[in-house]
Formats: sequence, C-alpha cells, structure tokens
Amino acid sequence: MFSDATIIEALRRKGFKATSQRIAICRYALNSREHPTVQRIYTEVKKAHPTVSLATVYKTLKVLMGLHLVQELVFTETETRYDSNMEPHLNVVCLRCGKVSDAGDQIGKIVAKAASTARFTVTGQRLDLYGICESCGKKKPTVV
Amino acid sequence: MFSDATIIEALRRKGFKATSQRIAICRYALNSREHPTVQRIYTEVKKAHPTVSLATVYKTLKVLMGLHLVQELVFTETETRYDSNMEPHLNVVCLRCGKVSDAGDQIGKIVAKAASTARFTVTGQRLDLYGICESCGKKKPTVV
DNA sequence: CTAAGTGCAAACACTTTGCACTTAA
DNA sequence: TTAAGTGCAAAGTGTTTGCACTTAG
Repeated sequence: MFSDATIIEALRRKGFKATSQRIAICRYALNSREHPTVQRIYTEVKKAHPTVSLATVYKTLKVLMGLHLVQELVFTETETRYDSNMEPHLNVVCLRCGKVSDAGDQIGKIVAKAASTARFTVTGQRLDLYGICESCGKKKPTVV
Repeated sequence: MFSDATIIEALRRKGFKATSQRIAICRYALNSREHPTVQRIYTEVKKAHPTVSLATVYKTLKVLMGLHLVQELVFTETETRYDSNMEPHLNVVCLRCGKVSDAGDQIGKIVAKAASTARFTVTGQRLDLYGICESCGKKKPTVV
C-alpha cells in the first residue's frame, strides 16, 4: 500500500514534480491489485480530475516504469496492463474473461538460478500463464 | 526441426491450404531459434518469394498461433517476436541488444503446480526475464 | 520566477481489413 | 471448379509527440 506521502516523496527524490494528476495516477496504479489498463486508470482518475488527458496517464506510467515501480504487460489481443507487483510471481491470465491474477511467488529461486546459469543480470521479469480460469471453465465448456 | 512435409501435413489436416508462401513462412518461423520478428520473417521469406506481402506474413502467423505452433512475445519498446518453443521455458531478454534466448526448462513442474493450485487450465505461457546479457554487461558498464 | 508538467490534436508505428486477382485441391 | 489465400493500399488502434498554457518548488 502506497500512501500519498510515499508517492510524493518518491517522485521528488528522483526530481519529478508531484502534481495532483500524477499523484492520483500513481495512487491508483500502485495500489490496484487488478493489473489495470491505461483506460481503466484514465477513467478512475477522471473522477477526481475531469480534465486529465490520456497523454498524461501514459507519461506518468512511463515515469513509474523508470522508477521500477510498475511493469508493463503488453498483449496483442487485449490492452496493455500495468502490474505494481515487482516481485517474481506468475500472472495467471484468463483468455476468456481477461482477468489477471497473481500466483506462485515461490518462483524467485528458479529465476535466480536460471539467471546465474545464463550469466544474466535480471532487472525485471514477466511470467504469464495463459488459459481458462475456474469460473470461466464452469460457465461455458466450449472451445479454448 | 519441422520438415516441409510436416508443415504441409499440419496445415492440411486443419483445413488450410499449403501455399508456397505459407510453407516458406512456416519453415522459417518454426525452425528459427532466434525468436524472429515479423520484419525478420518477411525479409527472409522475400528472398525466395519477392512478391510476398507483410499482410500474408501476419495472416500466416495468426494461423500458426491458432494451431498452437508459435507464441507471440509482444513488447512495447521493440517489435513483437514469435517463439516456436511451446514447452514451458524462460525467455532471457537482453534490454541492450534485444537478443532473446531460452533458459530454465525445468520450470514445467512449478508452472503445473501453480496452475493446479489456482484451479486454472493452462494453454500457454510466457516466462520472460529482462536484463543485461553477459556480453552487453562487459561492453558498456553504464546505466540500466 | 522558471523549469517541468499538462492537455489538446496531430503524428506514428504496427497491425488488420477490404477487395480483385490467383491458386491449391 | 471454387473456396481459400495473396498482395496491395487503405483503414484501424493504441501510443507518442509538439507546443502553448499552467503550475510546483
């Protein structure tokens, strides 16, 4: 959980101004556990800042990526999502309802081992499982 | 290694026509170990089929995805790449030179365990590690 | 006060689509 | 023979950029 104070402090320390739009965007992107899309963040932030633009949301997310506070999950079929869980973990992505949840956080050791074998310095990771979640599997026993 | 005969057979079994362009695209996409981009495949196929279009490459890659023979690796910063290794494995992605290599194929068990815990039916996965590869790390000990 | 950030609209890059022509089966 | 596929160019889509205005520090 990131408080506004923490957000402001983190931005300022890196030389970024803590504007009210930025704080609102960060607050939502960093505290949401649902891997929100840009549109979702935009819609949410618009409630308190009706004039905010999509461009500002995009720019702020780039700032957060630079600060290594969020990670992008780009998909072809669906919109890009943003994940503020920076620990090694598996994203479980349902191809039917689009929901993204977290799982398997004991994966850190395997990642570390593979990286050292490959003599590779890891700065980030994206570990996705695609398939059908339990509730979708029940609902419609059809294709994929 | 996919022979032309195997490719033709796989296409026909699913009701797709085995055109010469398609065979060439499949041959390259399925046998290349370098996780090629669309442009790369296009350039390569153009050598034997100078009139081939980008649209055909895109369409054929969608067919291959439908057949679960390749997987898309979408990135923001760089072009989408295609991976014909469908077994659970880690993609080691260098952020400096863009090279993508494979590692850690003992990851299958962890994936299976996490999926069963989440009661999730896995149909595909994307397990990427981002960072700096050994040779890039030596070359330029700077940012990132 | 002034460098950084905002918000609009225009520009981009990659991908998809519509359609007449071609071709595998 | 004919449904499926090709290749072009045009249309989309999500994202980025240029620039005058605004604002945090």
